[in-house]
Amino acid sequence: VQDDDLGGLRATRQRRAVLSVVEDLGVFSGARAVHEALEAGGHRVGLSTVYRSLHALAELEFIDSIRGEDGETLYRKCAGESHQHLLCRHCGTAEEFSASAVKALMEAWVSVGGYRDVEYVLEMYGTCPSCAFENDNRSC
Amino acid sequence: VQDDDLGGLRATRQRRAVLSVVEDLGVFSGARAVHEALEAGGHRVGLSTVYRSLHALAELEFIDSIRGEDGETLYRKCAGESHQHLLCRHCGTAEEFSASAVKALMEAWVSVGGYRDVEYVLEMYGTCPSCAFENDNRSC
DNA sequence: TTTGGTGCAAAACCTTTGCATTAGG
DNA sequence: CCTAATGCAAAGGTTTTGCACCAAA
Repeated sequence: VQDDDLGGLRATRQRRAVLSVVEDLGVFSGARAVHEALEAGGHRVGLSTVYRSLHALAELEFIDSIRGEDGETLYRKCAGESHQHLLCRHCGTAEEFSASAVKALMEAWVSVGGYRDVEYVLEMYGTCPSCAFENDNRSC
Repeated sequence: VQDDDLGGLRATRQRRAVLSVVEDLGVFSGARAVHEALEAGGHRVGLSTVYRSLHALAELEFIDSIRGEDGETLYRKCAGESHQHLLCRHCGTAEEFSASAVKALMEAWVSVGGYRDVEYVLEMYGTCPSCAFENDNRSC
């Protein structure tokens, strides 16, 4: 991707590298993982800059962020408006899916309760088929 | 509440105080907030004990835990099996609701994708009616 | 040139852990 | 008694921040 418009942010070498790496990684990744991937790719970017870039990019919705179970913030390039993911506990694969039913349900409930400005996050954790297969054949 | 059966855990003074405070607080609260509430109530409990108690109580599902947006782990006494909350951004009020539709949707999607052992968390953030009213009448 | 961005190291934060002491059952 | 539980302090990990320097526009 060669999207140079970062919505007001300066298109620095570091920021472009961070965005590129997040896009390439595909799976939800923490700042540390992104930093290591950058070094592995030959890019030299400070860890603080990685944090700042990820934060800024998420703020502008160039990437999507969720909280991992251990409290780490994870980022991923994400097409979507709403946040609905099915994540594999083992390999980190994240599949997106559309769940208009959830949206409808939410809106219905919200209107009954009188809530406003509602956003929602639906996260589902499971074991994907390939990981399930591996776990059946191995001890761990 | 005077539920002394902590499912295998010793009913220590500290643990009972932690559980009691979490029940009294009502809203999702972090370990630090619980600790402060304990001190305010005259109970002397170490911060580590608060963390350990909350963790243990959540493990045994005496209380429910979620991750706050800032990474803090929040706890609350919770009736429910599944994790579906509508939280007010302003006052922290959390309403529970049943969403069998979400469950059905999840199970349907899971069976199609072949995922196993799926758990899910549906969190919705909004502004509750009373807070919305206050915000309409005040500047902040 | 101007101002936002960067890098480094230190600090802030929440949370966990080692270890001697205490107290529940 | 026996062992889990506690408290303290120190360490762990992630994220933020102060400040001098650098580079995009």
